[in-house]
Amino acid sequence: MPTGVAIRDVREQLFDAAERVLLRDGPSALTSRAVTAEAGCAKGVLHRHFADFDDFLAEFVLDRVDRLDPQAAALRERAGAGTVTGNLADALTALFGSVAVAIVPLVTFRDELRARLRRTWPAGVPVLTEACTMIASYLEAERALGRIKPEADIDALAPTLIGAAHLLFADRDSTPPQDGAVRRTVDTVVAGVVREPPR
Amino acid sequence: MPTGVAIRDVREQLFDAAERVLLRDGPSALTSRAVTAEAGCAKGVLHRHFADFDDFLAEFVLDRVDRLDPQAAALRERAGAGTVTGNLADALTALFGSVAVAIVPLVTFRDELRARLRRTWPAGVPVLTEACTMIASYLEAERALGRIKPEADIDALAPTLIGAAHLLFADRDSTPPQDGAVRRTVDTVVAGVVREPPR
DNA sequence: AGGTAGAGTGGGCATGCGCCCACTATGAAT
DNA sequence: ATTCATAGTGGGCGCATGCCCACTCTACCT
Repeated sequence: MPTGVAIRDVREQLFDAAERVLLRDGPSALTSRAVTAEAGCAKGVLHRHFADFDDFLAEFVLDRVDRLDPQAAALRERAGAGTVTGNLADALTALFGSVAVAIVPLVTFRDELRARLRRTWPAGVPVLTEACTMIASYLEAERALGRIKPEADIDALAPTLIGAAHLLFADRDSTPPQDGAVRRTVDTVVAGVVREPPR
Repeated sequence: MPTGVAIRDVREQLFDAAERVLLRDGPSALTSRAVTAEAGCAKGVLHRHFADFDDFLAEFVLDRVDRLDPQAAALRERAGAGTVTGNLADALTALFGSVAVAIVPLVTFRDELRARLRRTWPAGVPVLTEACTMIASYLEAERALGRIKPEADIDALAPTLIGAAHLLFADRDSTPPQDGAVRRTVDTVVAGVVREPPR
């Protein structure tokens, strides 16, 4: 019998496999069979560790969202260190390759998954804006430093950025890839909230 | 035999049924069976008028996008009439209940549909930003009137708004509904590009 | 050494999907 | 009145998915 720790390892491996499938093949390819095949195990494993597939997805989303907190803390620290406002756009741009962005269309489509996530977040809003907490936290720190207009609605700005990121993600297989699109989108929104325009 | 016009009527009825299903039950419920059931006809009808279901969806999207053009023209006309800038946010807010917004997650998930739409729009970008043309057209008119900062990146702003709208649409079944969220989102972005803040 | 509990395996089921196709109904042409 | 092209019908197929479950394997305990 493997150690009790191994159980958590299996879950982590399944989460990692799900992330690979999601980023490589898109949200429509994220099936239970695809995940177990990617993890290199039998399909029954998933059902042993999770009540059902939507339960697995819900925990997968929660796990990934938890990982965002340290990133948000790091961003807050950078802001506290007195980084210039120009880096606001840099930091936000870096987030757009995040799994949190790829999760959005997944939650959009799977009604049962969305319903279960709502039990965790009854408010409803963060269910589809997993990265909002991180971004909002960072923006608050920036505003505390006086770099962002006091009247800027951060709670509205964060989902705006995530939504835009989702749209760009959905168009990921376009030819040619939209290299500067992410940067331009961020710059456009950021330019509206910074106190002194970077240019 | 019905007249030749009736054929177009059937297509329109199927499109309308698809729109109802999409807005009522969400993108995951938009199946060929659901569409024909909503239209009150047999499932085989769809296959007679369209090569396959993805072909139907592609034409459905194109049909809905075509309908956006008159709306864009109306917006342009309003801008030409010298409507004040404050109405920019009003006009954009009104768009967020549009079918174009509901189409976004549909195209995100259905890979084959996205591939076929790309044949129509090889540039790739407008495939997932059906309402972008309308919004961008309107924004251009506003800029021509000097109401928008000359340096504002309209091509980046339009998808930002659509993406945010999509996010809010995906959270449509949240309790309680986010009444002011759309308005706040629009205001936040608009505040960044208008020359004189409305307040 | 034998027994046992728990992790892992994979065949197979029900379900829902898009699609095919034999069939019927309808209305125009002769 | 008969013929016939065409729209419409719906049973059923193949396929993929999530899930169930009998089975095997392996590590630990007595």
